[in-house]
Amino acid sequence: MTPRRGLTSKDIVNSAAKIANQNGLSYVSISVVAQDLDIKPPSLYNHIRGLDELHELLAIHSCLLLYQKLHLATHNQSNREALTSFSYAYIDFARAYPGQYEAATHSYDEHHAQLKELQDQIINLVRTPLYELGFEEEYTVHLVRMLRSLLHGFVMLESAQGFKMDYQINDSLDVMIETFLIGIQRFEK
Amino acid sequence: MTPRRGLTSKDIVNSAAKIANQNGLSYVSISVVAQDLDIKPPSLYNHIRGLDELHELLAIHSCLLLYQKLHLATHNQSNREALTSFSYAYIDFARAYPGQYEAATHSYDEHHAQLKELQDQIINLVRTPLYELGFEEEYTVHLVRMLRSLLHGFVMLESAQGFKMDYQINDSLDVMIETFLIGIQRFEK
DNA sequence: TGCATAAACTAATGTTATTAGTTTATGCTG
DNA sequence: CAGCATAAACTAATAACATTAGTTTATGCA
Repeated sequence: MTPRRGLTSKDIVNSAAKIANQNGLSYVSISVVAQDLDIKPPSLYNHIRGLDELHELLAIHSCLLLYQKLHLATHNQSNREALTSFSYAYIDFARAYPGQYEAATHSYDEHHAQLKELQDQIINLVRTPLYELGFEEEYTVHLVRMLRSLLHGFVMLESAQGFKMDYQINDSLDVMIETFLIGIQRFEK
Repeated sequence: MTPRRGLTSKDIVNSAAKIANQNGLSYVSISVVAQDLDIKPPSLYNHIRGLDELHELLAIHSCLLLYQKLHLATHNQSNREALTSFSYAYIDFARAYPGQYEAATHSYDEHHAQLKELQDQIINLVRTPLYELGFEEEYTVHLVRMLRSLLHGFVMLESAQGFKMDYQINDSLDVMIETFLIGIQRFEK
């Protein structure tokens, strides 16, 4: 009964992001976002097509943020430094914005070309320095996959509390990245 | 209206596993499992406490199967062979039983001691050969985490179709495992 | 000043999990 | 062999969710 003008789709995505980061992506629902914005659930449909689109918008927004952080971290670095910086920035992002990390990496059945494009751009930030280290194109593909697996797996297991905290978790991260870099030296041209 | 005697909780878990492997863990619901077993949804409550318990039972069942496969794969192998065999068997399992892999690795807020215990046993299959290769205890912890991250990340990304199929995905797996083994040589005693 | 419209609302439908209470076939027991 | 307790099915009902349809109202422009 009180139409207001201020509410933009940016507000909606921000609310979704807040909820996702606080409680997990699965808590992002029409009803919870509506409650957070102080409107009734059906009112959201004036702005978005439905829950699927809400998740999609959050995914795009989160990919953009992730790209921005990773670009900043790898900008103007040597190839080897770029790999390290990328890795730590990637983990930092997942820790700082866990729900948005989930959204950015979740697989969407019918994701836009836009979302695919964004995810490709993120990967290219690490493909370029690897390629320039002198690996063959095919090996570069494998090593990109390895680094992605390593980082994504680390995030998943850490967020699932899959590691006991006996030994410092950050030391494990250091060892992982160091071991990866040592392991690939062998294949450098 | 037709009480039958045959339905066991094993049947229910098998149904849940079938559905999970076919369509994904998120498709395992009271209503879908009931439909698969040809009973009405409330009838399931004669056998299980609810959806949470169903997921829990599936998780335990899946961990047992995973442990069995990995134990078989690493049994009577040299330390180095055990690491390789473990890795390939792990990936094989995730490909053959994707829904059960999800169930086995999903994080449950209040999982039993039993579930934790099972997951620990799985990890010990790779902790032992690493430790016996002569690493310090602390390094062993880091390397166990690294291998878990690598394998889990690979599964996640592959199941999300995160890899383009330009280059053979199995070659990537070979390179990953090989690179890991080379990377850790440096720290062996 | 008035009107078109954006953006809120209420009401209603369908799906899901779950609880309560009812019925009936099975299998043991006297 | 009859009967009875019970396991295991059922129907009915409630609550949470997404979604659609149709209604109302304040805003901002003409």
